[in-house]
Amino acid sequence: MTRVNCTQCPLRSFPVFTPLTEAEVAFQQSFKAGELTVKRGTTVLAEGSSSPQLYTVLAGQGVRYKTLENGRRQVLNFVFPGDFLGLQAGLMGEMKHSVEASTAMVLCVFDRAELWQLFRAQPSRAYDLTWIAAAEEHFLGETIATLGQRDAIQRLAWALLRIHERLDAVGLVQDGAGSMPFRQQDLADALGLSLVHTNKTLSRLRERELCDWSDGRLRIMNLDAMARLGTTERERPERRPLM
Amino acid sequence: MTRVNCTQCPLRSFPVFTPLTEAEVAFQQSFKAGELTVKRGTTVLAEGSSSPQLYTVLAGQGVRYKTLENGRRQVLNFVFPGDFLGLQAGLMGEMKHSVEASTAMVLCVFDRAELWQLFRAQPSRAYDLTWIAAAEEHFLGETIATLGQRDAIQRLAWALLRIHERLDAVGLVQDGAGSMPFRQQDLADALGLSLVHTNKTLSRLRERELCDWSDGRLRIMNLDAMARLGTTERERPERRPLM
DNA sequence: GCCGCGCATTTAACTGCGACATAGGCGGGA
DNA sequence: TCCCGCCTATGTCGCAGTTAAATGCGCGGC
Repeated sequence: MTRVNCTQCPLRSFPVFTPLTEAEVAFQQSFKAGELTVKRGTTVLAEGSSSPQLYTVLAGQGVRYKTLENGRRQVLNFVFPGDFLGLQAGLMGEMKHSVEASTAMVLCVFDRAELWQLFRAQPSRAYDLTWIAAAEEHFLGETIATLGQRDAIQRLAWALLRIHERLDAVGLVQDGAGSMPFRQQDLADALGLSLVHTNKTLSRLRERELCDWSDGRLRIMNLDAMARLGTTERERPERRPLM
Repeated sequence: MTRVNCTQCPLRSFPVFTPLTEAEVAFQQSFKAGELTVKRGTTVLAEGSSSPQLYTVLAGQGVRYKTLENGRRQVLNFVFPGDFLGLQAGLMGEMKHSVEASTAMVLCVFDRAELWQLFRAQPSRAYDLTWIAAAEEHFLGETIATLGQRDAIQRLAWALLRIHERLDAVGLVQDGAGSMPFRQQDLADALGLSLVHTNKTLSRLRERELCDWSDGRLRIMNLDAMARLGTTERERPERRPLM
């Protein structure tokens, strides 16, 4: 299983981070952190809990989701190696969502108290964390735009592109294809579509030879056409600056 | 016009903040910040810009939105006094969305450099900012769940409840009603509905005597029934903690 | 080897919501 | 004052997407 290096814990797995000084490296090495392996299907973090632990994902994939009062499930995000989990429980009192492992996952676990200690020792880490939050917020904004304004085929193209991108980023793509960790139901719940319609739309994408994952490996066959379908941003947004 | 006190700038208008020490108060007073009033319809922050300024909303309301490649608009959030704008341009390189004033707005403007200076002087403010980001993320998650899993009448109930709540929080509600700053088009763009269908659904809410804003003042007439329609959270989320 | 379960697939009937059309109200500008 | 543009209101129709139900298929356990 491809995995992120654990010496990068707890925050070194993000590309934005500034290089560590010698003193910081020393601190890093004194940092108490354990490793945890969970099976597919395990609920890593439960909605409503106030778990005192934070996790960095070292390997495997999962989904972050909410369960609604009507029993329906909304997948908020897909979780990949390098992602950071559990912060909300410390800041907001309790978790507002759950995280479930879609494949076996390896997690780096550490105590929340350790994080505040890290911030005191390395104030620049607070900046990094803020960046992570901003990036997450940006992604959630894209999701909202996709759910609100786009039809089924565009939503799927967008989701598959993003998943492929992230698989590629952790080296899980070979010969243009990577093992697809999510079920059609996960995609349906993420995109606000029914399972049936998700399936039909995937078939359409396959017919049009845009992408394929019928063999369990996700492959983007026509990147341009997919990107045309799955892009949320305008190339040149209208600009009316503050006078 | 009801407004938040400007001495609370830039970050004092959030309830989570820890009390200020004497040194912090001194710093606060030396903080350079100007005040800006804009007319309804002004674009305060434009998508794609990298404005060096940050804003705290002192009075008025607005919408935060993205414009998509197909020309459609997705409202991400409604902006109220106390909200904080423009951080993304510093962290992500450029703004990923625009903010437009729905009513006249009063803003407290300061330079981004000042914010980093504030963080150095008062490290605990970094925690506050992280909390703000987490709260924002929580709200965006609720929005995603609403767009993905709920029908038109539930979406409208949810949005109206939230708007009423926030109007109330800044003292703009009297006798159970507050002036509604947004147009039906704004709600439609926020909820992923067409203008026409939004209008019809509002009529249904009015017929059922749940709420009303036909006279320009938003009033929730049957709070219980509205809350039943507009709640995204389960009372008791399923818990399967990590073994 | 058979059974059971999770997941993918497909067909058929029904419906919520969008597109289009039309009309009325209200306010601001010349 | 009259006009014109922006916003709200309501009806009809078609389609994208939902719900329901049944089949197939690979895989692990006994």
